[in-house]
Amino acid sequence: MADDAQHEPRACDAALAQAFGFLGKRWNGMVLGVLSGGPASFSELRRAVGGISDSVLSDRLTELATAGLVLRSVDDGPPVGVSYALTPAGRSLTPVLDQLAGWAQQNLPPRCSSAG
Amino acid sequence: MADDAQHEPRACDAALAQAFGFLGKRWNGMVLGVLSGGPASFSELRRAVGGISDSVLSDRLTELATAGLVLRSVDDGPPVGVSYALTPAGRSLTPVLDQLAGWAQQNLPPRCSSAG
DNA sequence: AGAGGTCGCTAGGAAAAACAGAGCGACGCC
DNA sequence: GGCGTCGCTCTGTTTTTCCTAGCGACCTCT
Repeated sequence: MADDAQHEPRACDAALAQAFGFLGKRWNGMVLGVLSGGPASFSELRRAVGGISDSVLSDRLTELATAGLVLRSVDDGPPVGVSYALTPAGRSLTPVLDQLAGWAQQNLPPRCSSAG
Repeated sequence: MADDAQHEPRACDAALAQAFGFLGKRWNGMVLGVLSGGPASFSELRRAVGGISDSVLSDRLTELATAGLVLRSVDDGPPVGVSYALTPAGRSLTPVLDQLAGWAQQNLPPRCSSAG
C-alpha cells in the first residue's frame, strides 16, 4: 500500500455512518426538516412531508423519538391531541438541514420549473 | 397566535426534498462522503463504505453520475481502471457532510465505542 | 340523537429496494 | 497454466417501504 490512501476509515466516516443511519431512511430527513420549522401534530406532519403514509410516519416518529431527536407530548387541552417537537439534539441539526437545502437549490436539477 | 403557521410548504422544504431524493437512499450519502476525501476506484469505494454490495454500489454510482454529482473516468494507464470523483456540484456538498458528521458525533448515541 | 368527519395510531398484504453470491472478459503474477 | 484482481452485471432471497382498511374517541352538522 502506498501512502496515497485517503480512504482509510476515519472518525469522520464513522460519524457520517451514524448520521445516515437516520437520514438514509426514506422520510426521516423530511420530517426532521418540517419539524425544524416548529412543533407539529401527526396530521400536520403527514401533510407537510406530503406523500408519506400513516404507517411509515408512525414508524419514523417512534424511531426519531427513541433516538432522542424528537419529543412526543400529549396535549391535555379540550381538543386532545399529540404534538411532536425537536429536542435540543434534533434542533441542532436544523442549521445543517438549512445548508443542505441551500446546496440542493444550487446543485440539484430542479424537478418543478416553477414559473415563480 | 394567529401568525404561527410555519408549516406551509416553502422553498426550503422543496429543496430539502430534492436533497433527500439522493441522501435518503441507503448508501448515497456514504459514497458521497468517502468520495469527498478524494477520488476512488470501484473497489476502494466498496471497502470504504463497508457493507455495500457490488450491485448496489454500481447502481448508486450510476445514479450519482447521472445526477452530475460524481464523474466516472476511465484510466488508460497500463493497469486499466476506473476512477470516480466528485464534480464541482458534488464537492460543494462536502462541507455540509462535514457538519453532519460533527452533529452526529455530538447528538447521536455512539453505537460502537471505538477504542481508538 | 343520528350521521359524518377528524384525530392518532395500528394491522395486513403487495411492491420495491437492498442484499449475498456467482460469474464474465481482460489483466498481471509466478 | 493456475490464481487473484479489476469493473460490472445477473439471479434469487431478505429487508424495507408502501397502500388500503380499520379501531376508539372526539367534534360538528342536522
